[in-house]
Amino acid sequence: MELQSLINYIRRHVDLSSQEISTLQEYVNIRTYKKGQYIVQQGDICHYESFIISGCTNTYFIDPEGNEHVVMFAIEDWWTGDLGSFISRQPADFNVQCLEKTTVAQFSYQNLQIVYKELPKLERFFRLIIQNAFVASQKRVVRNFSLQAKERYLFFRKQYPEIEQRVPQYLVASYLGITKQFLSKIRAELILGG
Amino acid sequence: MELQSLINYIRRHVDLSSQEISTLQEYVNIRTYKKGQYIVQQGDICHYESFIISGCTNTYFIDPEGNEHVVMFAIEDWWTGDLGSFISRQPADFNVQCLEKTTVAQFSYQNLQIVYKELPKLERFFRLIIQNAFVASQKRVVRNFSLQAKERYLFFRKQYPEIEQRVPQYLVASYLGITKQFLSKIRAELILGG
DNA sequence: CGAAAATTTGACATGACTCAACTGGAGTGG
DNA sequence: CCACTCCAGTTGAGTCATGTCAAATTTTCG
Repeated sequence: MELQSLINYIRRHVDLSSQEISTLQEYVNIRTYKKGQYIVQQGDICHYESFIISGCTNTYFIDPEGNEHVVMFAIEDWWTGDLGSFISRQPADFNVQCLEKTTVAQFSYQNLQIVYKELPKLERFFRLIIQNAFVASQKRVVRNFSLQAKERYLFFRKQYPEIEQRVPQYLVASYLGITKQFLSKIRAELILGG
Repeated sequence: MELQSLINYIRRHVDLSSQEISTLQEYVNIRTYKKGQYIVQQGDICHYESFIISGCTNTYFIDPEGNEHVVMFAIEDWWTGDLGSFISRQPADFNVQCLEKTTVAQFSYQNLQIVYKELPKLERFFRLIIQNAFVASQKRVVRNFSLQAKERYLFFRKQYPEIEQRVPQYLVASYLGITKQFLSKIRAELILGG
């Protein structure tokens, strides 16, 4: 059923017996959000880490001047939420909004603590996941400094072709750290230049 | 002795019996680098995760155009190395160079795998550490997009006053993603403007 | 002290932003 | 089926933040 994609995903990182899977199931909830709904809102405490079974989300924040900045997108088989808020139990910096109807598998903070106790393997699993996320984030910092806007766009398009299809262009611009107008100009130039 | 700072650090995150500490000690090596020496070089495989007991390091990379970009600094009680290379056993993207004489406690890849087996608590410990590192990295992405160079510099100065004292200004500029000339102008303006 | 490294300063160039107007669908309702 | 609106995307003129290059100055350190 719906949890299958999460189970497959976990099994790519650690072994799980069917015994362990049924334990796990007790602590996960499936939930579906409509397009436009929020999984987390900036200022609230983020109560869940969410694994996307289907759909697409946009993580963004509003800075003190009122400008919106896209932090990341997430689609099937990605995790989403505000991890900083989730682990510290402090108000979230980010909004997580569904760009499509989105079904997720959620761990609440309490349940996740129980899962760590009962299934220590998952401690390892989450370490591996977060390790990868950290490395990816660090590489993004590096790209943002060493590449120009046009190159960042080309990288994004190549790395996440599916996401580019599914999210509006002005959000892609924000993710890249540029204005929607400038992205439009970059695209015009790319079409002309080949 | 020298390992004490690492032990204290770990104990801030998980409990360790003296039994466990002596197990741990078998798998850690202390090593001292001179100023200017490299702990990792771009293109090599990063064999160690290093905890800094004393000293200061600069993590940077050279992009295809030959420009250097500082990724991070690290001082006492921080971890350093190229985690992406360490976990994937692939060539490092980064150089880690000592800006001062630097003493570190190192885990080799093999030893760390053993430690995870023998002391599952450390699986948890490293998950917590990396979680924090990931959250910090994500926030840095956000700052880089929402703040101007001058504001990023002021944030850096406030957040890491000690690091600013210890590393040359041109490396700070690179860390902030600006040229050394422009940082110099920002500083001139700050001094005049109060 | 002298040489090399780090920092500052100035003139000019450019990548990216702002603002404002315009284009072109995708509904929506009369 | 047309007129209207709304939203995403495009385009252009002017501006600003930051970069480049080159030279002068200061600091560091053998």
